[in-house]
Amino acid sequence: MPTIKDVAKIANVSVATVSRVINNSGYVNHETKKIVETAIEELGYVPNELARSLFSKRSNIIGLIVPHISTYFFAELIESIEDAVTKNGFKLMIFNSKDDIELEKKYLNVINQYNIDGLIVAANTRSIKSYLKLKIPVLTIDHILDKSIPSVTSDNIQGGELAAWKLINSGANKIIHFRGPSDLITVVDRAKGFYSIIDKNNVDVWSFDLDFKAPDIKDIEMFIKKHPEVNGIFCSSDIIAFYVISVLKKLEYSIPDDVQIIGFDNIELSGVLIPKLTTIAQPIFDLGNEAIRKLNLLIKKKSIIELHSVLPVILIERETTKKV
Amino acid sequence: MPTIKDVAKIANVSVATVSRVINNSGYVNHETKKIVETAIEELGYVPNELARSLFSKRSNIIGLIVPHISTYFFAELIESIEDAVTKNGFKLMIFNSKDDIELEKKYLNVINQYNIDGLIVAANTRSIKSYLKLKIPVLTIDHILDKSIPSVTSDNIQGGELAAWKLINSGANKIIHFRGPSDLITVVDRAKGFYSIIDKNNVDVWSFDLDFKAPDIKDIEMFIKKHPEVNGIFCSSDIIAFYVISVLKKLEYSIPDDVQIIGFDNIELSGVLIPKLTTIAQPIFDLGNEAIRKLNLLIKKKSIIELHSVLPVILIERETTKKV
DNA sequence: TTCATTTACAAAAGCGCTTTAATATAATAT
DNA sequence: ATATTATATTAAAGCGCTTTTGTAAATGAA
Repeated sequence: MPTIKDVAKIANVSVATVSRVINNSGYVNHETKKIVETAIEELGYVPNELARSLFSKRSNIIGLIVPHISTYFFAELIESIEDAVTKNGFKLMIFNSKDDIELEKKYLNVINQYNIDGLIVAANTRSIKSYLKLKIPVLTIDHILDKSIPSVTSDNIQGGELAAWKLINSGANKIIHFRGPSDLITVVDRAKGFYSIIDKNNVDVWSFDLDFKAPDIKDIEMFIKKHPEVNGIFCSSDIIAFYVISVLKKLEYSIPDDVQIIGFDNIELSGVLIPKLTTIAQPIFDLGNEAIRKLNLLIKKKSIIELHSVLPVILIERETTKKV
Repeated sequence: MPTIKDVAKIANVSVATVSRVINNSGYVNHETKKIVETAIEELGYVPNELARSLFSKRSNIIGLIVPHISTYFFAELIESIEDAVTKNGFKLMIFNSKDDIELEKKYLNVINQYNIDGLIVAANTRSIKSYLKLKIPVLTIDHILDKSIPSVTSDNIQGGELAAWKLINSGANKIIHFRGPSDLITVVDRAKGFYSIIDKNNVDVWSFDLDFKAPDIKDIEMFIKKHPEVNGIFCSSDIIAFYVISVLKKLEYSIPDDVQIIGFDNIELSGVLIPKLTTIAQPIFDLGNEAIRKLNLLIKKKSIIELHSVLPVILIERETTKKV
C-alpha cells in the first residue's frame, strides 16, 4: 500500500501539501494540485482511514447493535440502515446482542476502542446506563430505551389502533392478542393502541405473551384451544402471525372465515405466502433513513428538531381479514 | 477517554511498560504489573484499537460482502458469521453489494483503507480480478468465485441429487426445476446433481430460471400453467418454494398429493409455515464457523489443508413430499 | 572473581496521517 | 516606498500505540 510519503516523493512536495490536496483544505497552487493528483492516480493511493481516524478522532464508522440479525424484520431493517449508512459515507459495524447483556457490554468497549462515530441501538436489553455513559451520539431504532436518548420508531400506538379497528369492523368479537415480550415498549405501545379501541367496543379479548425470536408453537396451540370460539387475532409480528396461521390450519380453522388475523411489520414474505397476510406495515426503509439522518446531525453536533421521531404505519389489507 | 500516557503517569512507569503489560510481552516485574493493572482498572482504560492497528497493520476487523442482507438465507448466514467472528475476537464490517459491481469496487477501497484483516465474499457479482488484487486473505462463502480463492460451500451437487432422488422415489415423474440465476455456480451445481439422477430415470423435466431475491410470481404461474401435469417441483431456494406454493394453491393443486415440492436452504421459516417444507438443509451454522476458522488460519499465515471446504447437506422430509 | 546472560525498565523512533508554526514570496493597501 | 495581507509551501509536532535501542542491576557460569 502506497503511503502519503510515497505520493509526496513522486510529486516532489511535502506530505503536508499532499494532505491539503486530499482534504481540499488550505492553500494549494492549482498546478501543484494537478501534479499531486497525478501522483495519487499513478500510485493508486488511498489514504489510510485508521491514521486519519487516529488524528481526527472520527472513524466514519457507525455501530449497530441488533438483538438478532436473522429475525426477518431486523434483517430488513439492517438492510435499510446499511443503505443509508453507505449513502452518507459511513461504514457499518454490526453487533448481534442475542439479548445478552454481557455481550452487549463487551460491544460497547469495542465501540470505544474503534473511535466509532455514532451508535444505533436496535437491541432491547436495557443496559441504558451503559449507553448513557458513551461519549458518542446514540440513537435507538424500533423502540425507545430512555426518554433522553433520541429515537426513531414506528407509530406503534397507531398500529395497535388500526389493527383493533380493522378486526372489529370486520366483525370479530372474540379476539386473541398474541403479544411480544411485555417488557418491550414497542409491544406495550402496540397493546396500548389496540386496547384503546377494543375497550370502547363490546368484545371479548384475551392476550398472551410470546417470544419474538422463537415463539413457542405449543403455547400458541394451547391458548387457541383454550379459546376455541376466537374469531379475530392480532399478532405483534408477522412471524408470530405465520406461526399462528400454522396452528390454525392444523386445528382446521378457515381463514378468514372462521378467524381473521392481522400481523405487524409487513416483512417481504407477508405479501407472498398463502394466505397473504393482512398486516400493519412499518416503514422499514424510512426508519433506516431517518435514523442515519438524525445520527448524522448529532455527529456533526447540529441540533435535531425532535428527539423522538415517530413514523406513521399503514394497514395493508390482504387475505387474512374479511373485506368490509 | 484515558490513554496509555494517563495510565503510565498514574502507575509511575513509562508507556512502554504499560504497553508490555497490556500485551503480556517482554519483561515486567510482577509487582510493577500489578500496579499498572490497578491504574488501568482505576481509569477504566481500554487501548485504542485504531492506534494499535496503525502500527500493527492489523485491525481485527473482518469484512463481509453479501448480495442482499435481507434475503433470508443470507440473514441467517450473516448471523452465523457474526457469531464466529465475535468468538474469534474479530469485529464484522458488513457491505451490501446489491449485485452492483461499482458499489462492490468502492467497498474494496474501503477494505484497503481500514486495514481490514480478511474478507468474506458472499456476493456473487464476479469482480474476481478485483478480489485477486487485494493483499489480504479472501474467502468466498456459499459459492466458488475462482479456483484459486479458498471457499466454504455446501455440497450443492449432493443437494441436487438428494432432491431428485426423493422426488423420483416418491413417485414424481413430471418434474419442474425452478432454478436460480444460471450464472451462479451454486445454482449450476445444484442442477448438475439434480440432472445426474434425473437423467438415469425415465421422467419428464422442465426447468426455469428465477431471481433469488425477487422471483417473479407471474413467471412461476405462467410456467406451471404451461405444464399443468407437473407432479414434482424442485426449487433452488426455500423462498422460491414458498412463492411456488402460493401459485400452486391459487391454481388449486393439492400438496403433496397432486404435486410434491422440495426447497433448498432450510431457512427457519420452512419448518414452521404450513405446509411445512421438505427441503435440502444447508449447514448454515457450520458454514460460518468453517469460514472464520479458515480465514483465521490464512490471516495468521498458517496453511489450510483444503482450499475448498464442501460441507454436507441433508434432506429434511416434511409435509410437501409424500412418505415413501 | 570476572564475564555473560537474564531481568527490568525508560527513552526514543515510527506507524500514516493532519494541523500548527515557520518561512518566503507575491499581491494589495496606504 | 513601506506596511499589510493573501498565497504557497515545508518542517515539525502529535494522535495513541508498539517496538527497538539503550542502560543498569541482578543472576549465573567459569
